[in-house]
Amino acid sequence: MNYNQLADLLFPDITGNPLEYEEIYQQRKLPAGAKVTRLGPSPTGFIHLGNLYGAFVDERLAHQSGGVFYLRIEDTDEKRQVEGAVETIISSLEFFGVTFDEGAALNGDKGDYGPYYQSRRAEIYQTFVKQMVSLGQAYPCFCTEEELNEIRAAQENLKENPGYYGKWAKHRDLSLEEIQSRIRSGQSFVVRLRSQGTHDCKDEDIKMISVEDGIRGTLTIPENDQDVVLLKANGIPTYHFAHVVDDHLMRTTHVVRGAEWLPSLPIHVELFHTLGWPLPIYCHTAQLMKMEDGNKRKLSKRKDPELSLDYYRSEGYHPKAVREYLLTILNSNYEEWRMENPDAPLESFEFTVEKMSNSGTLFDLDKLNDISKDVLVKLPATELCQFMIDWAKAYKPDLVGCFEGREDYLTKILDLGRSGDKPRKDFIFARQIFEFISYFYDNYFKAEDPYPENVSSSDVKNILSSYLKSYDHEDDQSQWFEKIRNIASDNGYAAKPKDYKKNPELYKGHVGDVSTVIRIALMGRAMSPDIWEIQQILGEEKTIERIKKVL
RNA sequence: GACCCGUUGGUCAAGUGGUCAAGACGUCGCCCUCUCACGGCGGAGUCAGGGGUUCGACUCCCCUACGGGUUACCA
Repeated sequence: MNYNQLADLLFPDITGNPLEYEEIYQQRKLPAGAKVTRLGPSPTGFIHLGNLYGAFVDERLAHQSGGVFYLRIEDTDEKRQVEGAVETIISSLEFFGVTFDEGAALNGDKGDYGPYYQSRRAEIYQTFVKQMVSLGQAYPCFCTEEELNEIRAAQENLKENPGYYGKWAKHRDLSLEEIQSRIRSGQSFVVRLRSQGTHDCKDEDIKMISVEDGIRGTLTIPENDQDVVLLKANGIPTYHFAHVVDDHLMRTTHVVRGAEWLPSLPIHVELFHTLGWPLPIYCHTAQLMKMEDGNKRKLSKRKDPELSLDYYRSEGYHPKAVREYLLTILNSNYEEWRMENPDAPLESFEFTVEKMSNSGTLFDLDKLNDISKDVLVKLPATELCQFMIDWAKAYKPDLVGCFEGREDYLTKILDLGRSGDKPRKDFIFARQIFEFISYFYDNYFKAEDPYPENVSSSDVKNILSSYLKSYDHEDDQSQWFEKIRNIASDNGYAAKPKDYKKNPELYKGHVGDVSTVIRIALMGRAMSPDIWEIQQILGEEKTIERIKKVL
């Protein structure tokens, strides 16, 4: 067999020399230890927390080492393309603080290692495939889907491993003449790797290979023996081939990807070996899991819309909170570090792959919420105010009118009770925050809670009218509360809860009930931050107006 | 089915032969307190099972169980 002839027959239009690409895509000039990572999403238009989780690893590794993080769009599966997906990916990741130095971008590709869309790299892949064919490392396969199905069925019958390999690889040794005639008759073909792996042997004779995984340590896995498809019939490569060619030419040093790729690692190792290229360092991350019917399950695009990044964005989770949460589950020593360095920027934490867990992590909303509270309490109120406005513009336009032009008001509301040694931690995400403060806005103010059962409706009136009578907006907090105590005792309620606890039979209730009545009149709810402070923000006019309305 | 990865409380986890097995979230109780938060204190709760190796195993080896993943001209 003359392989050069075969190569020209299969790729008459490809005239380039693979070595030229080595020239074009030079080794990167980076400081020692700098890592080059990449995110390679397929543009299916959906990106979830799990993707962010992985992207964050890439981003940290590259940026904390002075390296490069780039975006490569893996659009080799034309069936799954979705319009606008790339924009969604870029903007969602950017929102959550993951930014690229290079690669696909909203205003065109950026960088010297492109193109960064795999669909635009067909000629590159074909050049390398042609070389492999000319060296006898790859060959055309004309099998139809039916033939492939037959092979599989036969393998199942014989209980042999499924796949295209060894004696099952029907077209592995087709003659040049046969190939010529098939091509002449217009048959389409794929190009397969001629695997050098051993097969048709006893289990104990299977060769094992060792790969150092950044996260998992030494992996010992059986070598590949599958004649995998390199180039599909449409001339576009499979993931396997595109990954190897791209990550080599783009000079990726660390391939971070989910553990679902572990089983195909032997394929990639053989390809790198066949092409004579050094292996990047693989980092197979554990996946984010979800609990379903009592079992853990990998996050799925289809099944878990509530885990899409857009969901968190629309709920109004602050990007810092999400990043903080992801880092705590990504690196086991992060939480400890954070406790020691409460105010340090997250970037100053030294992220390491060694500290990554390698078993699947369950997404924990409680934990996210808790972290979010701590993150938001540290955010200056003006910043939080702007965040609320931005969120409203995107997801709750009817609120924009309440917020914009009244930033001072909103800022005061958001800052309520947040100063001092023990600041309140009421805020989790924008939607919840607004719910929490909605009574400050007349349009959203409503009576939600009933008055306490131990307070009669005539007492409610009495309490509120004495409150109104004694009300002085200039009172300071203690003067104000002194009056509440007086109203309590005047109406038969204990001025101090302890008195009531000692002799409950002497009173109808205690001062807490009185303030609850006022709280409900003013806020519509039995639970809220400090009444006096709220009144100061609300203003004298509105305070009096709301009390009057109830009377 | 085969192959691969994994298994410490409800969740995230520290731990690399000798610990009363950290810590965080959640949960429960108490304290603080005009409600709610915040904060403080305390409780319950874990090494999947079985064999080895060892003076001694959460830690090392083997088996089993369970969970996850892969098995495409998807990525």
